Amino acid sequence: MKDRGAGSLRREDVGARVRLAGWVARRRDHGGIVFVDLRDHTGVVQIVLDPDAEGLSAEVVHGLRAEYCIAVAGGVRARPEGTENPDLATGAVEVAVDELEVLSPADPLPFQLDDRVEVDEVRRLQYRYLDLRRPRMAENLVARARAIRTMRRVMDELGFLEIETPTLIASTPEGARDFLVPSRLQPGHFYALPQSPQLFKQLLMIGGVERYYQVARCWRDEDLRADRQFEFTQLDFEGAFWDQEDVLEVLEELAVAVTEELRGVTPRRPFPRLSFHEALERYGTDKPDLRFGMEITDLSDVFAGTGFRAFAEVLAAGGTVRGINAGALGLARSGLDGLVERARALGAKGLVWIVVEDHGELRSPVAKFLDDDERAGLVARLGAEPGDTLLLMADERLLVLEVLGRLRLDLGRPEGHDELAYLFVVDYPVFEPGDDGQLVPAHHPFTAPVDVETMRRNPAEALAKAYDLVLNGTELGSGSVRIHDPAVQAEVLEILGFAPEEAERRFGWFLEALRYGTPPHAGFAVGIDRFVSILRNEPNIREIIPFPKTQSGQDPLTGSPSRVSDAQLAELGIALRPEVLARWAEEAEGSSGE
RNA sequence: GGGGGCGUGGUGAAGUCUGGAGUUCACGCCGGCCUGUCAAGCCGGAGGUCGCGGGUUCAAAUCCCGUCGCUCCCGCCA
Repeated sequence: MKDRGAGSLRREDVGARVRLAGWVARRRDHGGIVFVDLRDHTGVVQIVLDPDAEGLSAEVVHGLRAEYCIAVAGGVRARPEGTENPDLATGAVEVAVDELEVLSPADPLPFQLDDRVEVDEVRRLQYRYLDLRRPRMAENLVARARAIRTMRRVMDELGFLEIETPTLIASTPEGARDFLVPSRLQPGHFYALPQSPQLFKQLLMIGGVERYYQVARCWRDEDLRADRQFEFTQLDFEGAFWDQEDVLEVLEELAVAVTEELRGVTPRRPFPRLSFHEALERYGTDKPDLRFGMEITDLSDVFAGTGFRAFAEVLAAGGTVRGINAGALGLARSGLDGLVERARALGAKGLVWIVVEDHGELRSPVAKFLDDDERAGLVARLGAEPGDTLLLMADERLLVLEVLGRLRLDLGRPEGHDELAYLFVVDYPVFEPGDDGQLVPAHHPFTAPVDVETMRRNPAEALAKAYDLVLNGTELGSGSVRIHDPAVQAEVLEILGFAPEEAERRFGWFLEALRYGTPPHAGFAVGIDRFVSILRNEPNIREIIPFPKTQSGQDPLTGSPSRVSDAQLAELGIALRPEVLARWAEEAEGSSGE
């Protein structure tokens, strides 16, 4: 039906006879002559239709409409002098059509297929198959495929074996909420969709694979965000006889290769590294955006003897005073007070703003409480220049860091992702503070601690052999060195709070597997959707996923999730709970009433 | 579960704060004219339950209450 791609035609093709097929991207009907931009997956070329020409029907030619699917044949010719289009790769030529067949007409479209206007996303998802014809989505699909192809090439060159692991697995209560799949053959029993192939890739290490990778679909039934979908894709890999450095080495190679492929630039190696502790101290987060400074500065000593009661009380109680120099914000009073509101919404009791005036005076609601040493100290420590806005907060250390870290992002984060700042965050703690102040595990229970004894005796200080890859303030993925010693694994499970019987019941099979000569191993998983979305400068991962869900977890195109028949439920041994049926009845009532 | 933003012909926006006739702009659609355009041009036309429900008012796109949908964020995501 076609022998060339529309976007492939060049000056060298002049004189050739070609058969093309694609879609009517645009038509310019002059009455006596009709130009059509014919689009296929290779690009666009202008075709010229003369309604009076032999072999063409004037009715058909004038009847062409946007997105008609057509096939044409004709001669490639150079465009007349002065009518070349330098904005088009094929702009030097055009195709003089002498055969035209409408393969499939198109109704008027629900929205226009160019990137000029931002169409409502529900509409786009409802007609995703049309949305995919738009340049933005078409290019994103290509970019995603190229990224994955590049990853496969790198992994293959490094000697990794691509292996698939099951997607119907046993549910485990830790971590994210599982998606459950009812079993028909074992009524009342359920599979879970994997949140990651974690235990299976460790079993592959025990199985002697040594180097495994997989482009793995993962599922997590948690609330959706710009960078989170129910199902997402990871480049998952694991290596035997490995430690952390081997993993980071592979990650750098992968990240550089994919960046070169999609961006045409080569990131500098080695990637910078920050310990978890340092990242938190300087940026208030474990995934700092290093494209800008605005670091958090400790000012506790500056205010050690302060007469400003709000600060003095916090310091006396063992808290801290820290600040950021947000630079020349130029905010009016209402904007500055808005920052205080924002800080309160993030959990702060208060926030102090200070604007440095032209001659160095400090304008602030609390200026009158600060003595000369304190003024000079904070100006010097924050490197404040006239025009700068300084934001200070006093409270318990972690809260101060988190709130200032959020404000730092609000005020300093660049809009797009033109610049790329890769970062490894290493030396994660084993535990993190939970809701009620007690320690909860920060990682899955197969993560190797740096030292089991410290983990037992001083859990708050214990470090794990865990690490993250961060790009522009987004966590691209995380990994760890795994426990390969069954005795250590049993001990870690115990310290993490699993009673021996429970550990045996849940992980006994895995503990046994570790006993048959398990190589030391380590691995990682890269979130492909997030990675590509950043490289493509997209604001969310839905732009990288051909058929994503809305934030409420629905697909406006196919209508999923949907109800199923009683027969289907019966076969699975499932009955819906009364409150669900009551709710349905209520909805039916509401929709049928006038 | 909570907080913010958005919802106006097919599409995108303005109008909403400060109530006064469905008003405006661009694109698209339909018809006509037009042989060198490329976001073709010119002329004409059609197209609306201002998300939905209730309230206030002489009068509601506009104010109030509720609700639905989308989105961003918090919680959640070991």
